Amino acid sequence: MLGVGDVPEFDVAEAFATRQPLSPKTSELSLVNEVILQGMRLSKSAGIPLSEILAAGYDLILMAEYYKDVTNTGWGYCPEHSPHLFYPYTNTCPRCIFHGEFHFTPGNKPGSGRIGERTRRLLCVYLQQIFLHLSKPLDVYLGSEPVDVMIHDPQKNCLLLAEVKASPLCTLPLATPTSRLTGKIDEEVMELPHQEIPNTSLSNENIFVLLPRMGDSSSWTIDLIDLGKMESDDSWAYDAFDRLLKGNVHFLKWFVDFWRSAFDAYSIRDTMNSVFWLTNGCGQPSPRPAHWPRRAGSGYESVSDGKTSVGMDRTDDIKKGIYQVLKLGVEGKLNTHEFDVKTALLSNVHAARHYEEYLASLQDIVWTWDPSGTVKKAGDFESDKSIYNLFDGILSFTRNVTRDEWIADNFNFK
DNA sequence: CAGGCATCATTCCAACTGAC
DNA sequence: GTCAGTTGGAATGATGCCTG
Repeated sequence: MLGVGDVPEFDVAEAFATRQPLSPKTSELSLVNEVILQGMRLSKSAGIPLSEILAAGYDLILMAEYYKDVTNTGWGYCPEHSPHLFYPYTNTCPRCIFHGEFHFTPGNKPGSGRIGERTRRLLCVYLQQIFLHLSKPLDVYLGSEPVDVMIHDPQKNCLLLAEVKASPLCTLPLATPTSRLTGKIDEEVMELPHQEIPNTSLSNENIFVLLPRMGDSSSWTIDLIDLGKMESDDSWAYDAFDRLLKGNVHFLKWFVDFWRSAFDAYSIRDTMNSVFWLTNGCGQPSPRPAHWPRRAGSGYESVSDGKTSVGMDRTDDIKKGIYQVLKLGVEGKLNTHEFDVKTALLSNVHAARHYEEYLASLQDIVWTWDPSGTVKKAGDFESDKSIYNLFDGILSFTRNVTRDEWIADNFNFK
């Protein structure tokens, strides 16, 4: 007999048996735990919701991860007052946008094949430590297709199958001071304009992270915060942020303040807020300056492509995610007796731009299985027929939608 | 009518899988 | 073990719709 239970592709018990441990590194755990501990303190002292601090903290951890890939190339020379080399993650000089100028400088995102695996694993490492700090008895594991992540409650034997769509809001640029550069233009000695230049002082000079801070006159000022020297060990930035958090009691508050403003700007596309141009998915520069380069094909370069969106906010990803959750539910819930199976979309931040249009109308969908193909109303089933949630949760730090008590209990980061 | 956006199509990269 | 084929994620490219 053919039924959903016979589908050979996906078996929850087998998926759980072949789960992958997170294997976090010492330097990752050290930074993650410092972020969580200080975040919990900051939430109490400053009255900021812990969930928002955790969302910002995720970006900080991803910054340390992305900084593993820093090399001598990819730096942009900025000649303004005190000349610096900047290492940006959106395609514009990260200092000049604060006086309204766009200078095209290619960003340094990780390669396309690397982003997903790194954001997924680090979200899991982070969540695992958060559960420990909040005394939730949950174990987080990596899965393989079709399940991204499994979260197991050994006491209640619940198993959450999650489709993960995670990506950072913003990766702050790095900076090093440099001497003023000159060159000959039309046989005349001139100061050089913005351009890409190899950074030859990486091994012997300190590296700084560019952190915008809101001043008293509600305008941004730029802090260049010392991260020390870049070590050959690729965990150098994890260690540097760990030291920074422990040595500067203000840093986390400064970073969270910046992040919340950037997230607001991202959500409503506030192009007037300068930090908008540091966020992923900020799109075309506006107004576009005369010197802004064209793309190879047609149109112009963007500061950050609109499709490089934040968290689960890319429309294609939302649609893919909905399919995966439906598949996990149908193939995972119907004939699994070993676990109480739950399904969820999981991200660092909710779909700030697209939630209402793409997810709001689906969040309360329930379904069941009708192989007869004739059922018209609930009463056509036997009275104890099980009904399942499409989403037991749509989960993130910035907004949670839950239809399940176990999920609501465990994913409450308020 | 141009610009911004969502969608559809293609390309690239890296990881995985199965045959040998 | 290696190697070819497959797969998934993300970037990039093209197109068409809507709006100011």
